[in-house]
Amino acid sequence: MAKQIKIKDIAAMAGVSVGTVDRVLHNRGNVSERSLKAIEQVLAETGYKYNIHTSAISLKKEYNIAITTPIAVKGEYWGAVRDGIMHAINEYSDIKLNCTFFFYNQFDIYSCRSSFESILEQSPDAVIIGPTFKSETQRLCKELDDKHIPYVFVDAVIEGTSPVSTYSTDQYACGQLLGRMLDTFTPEDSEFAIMSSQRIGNERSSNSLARKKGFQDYFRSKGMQNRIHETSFSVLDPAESERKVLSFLNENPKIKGMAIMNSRGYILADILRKNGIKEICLISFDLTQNNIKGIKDGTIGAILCQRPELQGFHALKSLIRQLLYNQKEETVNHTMPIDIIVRENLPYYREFFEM
Amino acid sequence: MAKQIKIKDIAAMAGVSVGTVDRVLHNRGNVSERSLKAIEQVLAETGYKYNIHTSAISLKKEYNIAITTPIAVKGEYWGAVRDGIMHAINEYSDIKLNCTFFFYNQFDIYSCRSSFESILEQSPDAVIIGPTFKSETQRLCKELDDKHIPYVFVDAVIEGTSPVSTYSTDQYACGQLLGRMLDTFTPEDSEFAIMSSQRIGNERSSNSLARKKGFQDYFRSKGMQNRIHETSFSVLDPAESERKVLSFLNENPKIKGMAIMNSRGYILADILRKNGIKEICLISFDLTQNNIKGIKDGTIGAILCQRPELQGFHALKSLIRQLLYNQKEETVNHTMPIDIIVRENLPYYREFFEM
DNA sequence: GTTATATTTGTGTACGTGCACAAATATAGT
DNA sequence: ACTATATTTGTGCACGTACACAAATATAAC
Repeated sequence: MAKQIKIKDIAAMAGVSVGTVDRVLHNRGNVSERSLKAIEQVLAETGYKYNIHTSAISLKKEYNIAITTPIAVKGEYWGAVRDGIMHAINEYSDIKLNCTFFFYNQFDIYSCRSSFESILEQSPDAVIIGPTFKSETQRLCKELDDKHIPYVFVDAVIEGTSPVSTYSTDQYACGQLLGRMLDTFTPEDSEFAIMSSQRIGNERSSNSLARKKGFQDYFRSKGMQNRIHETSFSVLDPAESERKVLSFLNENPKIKGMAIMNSRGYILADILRKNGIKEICLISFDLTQNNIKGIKDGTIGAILCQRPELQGFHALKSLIRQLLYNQKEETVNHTMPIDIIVRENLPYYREFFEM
Repeated sequence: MAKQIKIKDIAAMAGVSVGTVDRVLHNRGNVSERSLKAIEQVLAETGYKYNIHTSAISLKKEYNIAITTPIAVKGEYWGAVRDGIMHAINEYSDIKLNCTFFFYNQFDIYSCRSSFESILEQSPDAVIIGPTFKSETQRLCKELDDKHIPYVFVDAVIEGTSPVSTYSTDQYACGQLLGRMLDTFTPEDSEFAIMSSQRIGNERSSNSLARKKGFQDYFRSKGMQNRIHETSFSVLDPAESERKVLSFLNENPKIKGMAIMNSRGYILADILRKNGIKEICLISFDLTQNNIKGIKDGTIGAILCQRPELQGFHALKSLIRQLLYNQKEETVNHTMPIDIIVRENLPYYREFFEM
């Protein structure tokens, strides 16, 4: 409740006019060395803070923001990220934001390339990236760096880039947590399965790999690495998958815990449900519509979530701060909480974020 | 990005001046029946939304807000609630808020009475209540209702009151979740203990009671109610408590799960640690400094949390909406998520709210 | 119908910042 | 020293809302 310092005050203290202070605050240039120094000094001393409210209403500029993520489907992971972004757009409805979504197929590198090309073509003021393909993303970021276009990451961080900030989860910790949970949820001497879902080709996301490593390391640290089995199933051929999974479980009857490193747990849940298998504890990722169903009827024991809405929300908020106020928050990695969701606390995990 | 409708537009459409529209929006009275109807009609049709930014800067009025909760200690539950409130105060630093905290001792009804009296005396514009004593709180609310002073609840809801909104957790669900967790975390045929912490007198918070009921119902629904034991220990006399707990465990050697319905789990954790008891899974509430220690060294198996910061944050935000924009959001009960925190996901549960 | 009073309505200024444009000053070229 | 040009600085209006105050209209009393 201390009295806020205004631009007018800064100007008076530095012995210049408000216009000059404004130029400094917005890096608009055309300021003499002497004025610059004086103003910066005063700014540092007083710890001036923008009045978001007034700057928002006075703002004439329209910002073009490009958002590129895997295709956002309602009720799925990237859909939730988009919801968070939309929520932020709504909250900042006074700022003229021109947001364009460039969705790509995360299993098709060409679609990713074409999205990225379109982005560079339109030359936006800032970009939100939900990355999948590493070198493609690095290439995009390099171009953005050259053009001095700021960008933020959601969901994952790509090395060798310089984003304004990133919003992601510690996937290795997710894997460890997953291991710990399966371990405690199952009887002693149980064995465990890592289920890999496959599509065409055998692309693996780096998120899945990090999770898997954490999972394996958990059991390794307990000297239980020999209790882990691994198999794969096809996302696109349910019948074939069912046969494969059942015969796998037949061959390994001691398996009581089942882990999958992505959000496809519901496919396994369908198989378990259909065949009345109840003694296996299945844990999946992401609070998607399909997985919620599994949680409700008990075919999925638990879900690990990483607050996709919050990620999207903060990503846009961070960009706005960057664009409007030049707040260079030296590339912080914001690591989101990992929520554990089971049947009993499911109803309360609605998009309760907004903070 | 649709063009926002302004007060000026409303005025033109209703055939009146902006001043009259302003009077309607702020319930300032002195408006003729005819104008009122016309304006309300237009408002309903257009779905006018305040521009928070501009209304904040133009606002001259200073709002006095009273906040009364049990004593807020840094690192404990009510400390976190206060942190959330402070966070909201900070976010709305442009609005002239005069917040006064009236802390009371939650184990002393007289201190509560005196706090409430002070509040009524200062006659604030709005109140945030973290309730403990039911009839005291009801009495306060009755007076506030008479004076048309809006109030919100955090942490718990008191029946027979009419708050603007409430931010709390479903304690019964917490208890059920606790039961489910202890059940799955322990070997078959385990028995369970409900540990009640006692102070002077035997006051029990309604939160604890609801949790306990949920806990018992979980086991009842599984036909396992006979596996629950119950005992109590003193918060104020650690040595005596230690003796009591140890002898209790001796008498009931099959106990492998231990539940406490409040945040005092760390006291039990100390006993377990000191005596090298490792086969018992202890679950407590609230992410307090003391409990965090137990989680880290494994003496506490898990903690259930109810986002106290978020509760405080939203409580104040809700009041601001009420005061500034008269948004009567018909007494919604906002039920917070119940977070499950174990060692692996602990590091990421920092006050990550801000949304 | 006239005056006094109460009620309703409209107008104008302030809030703090963004930005366009005009004014002032510095620099370079002759 | 005098233009011409480039650089730097200051001024003023706009943004949409809150609110004080003046103006207009309605109501009451005689």
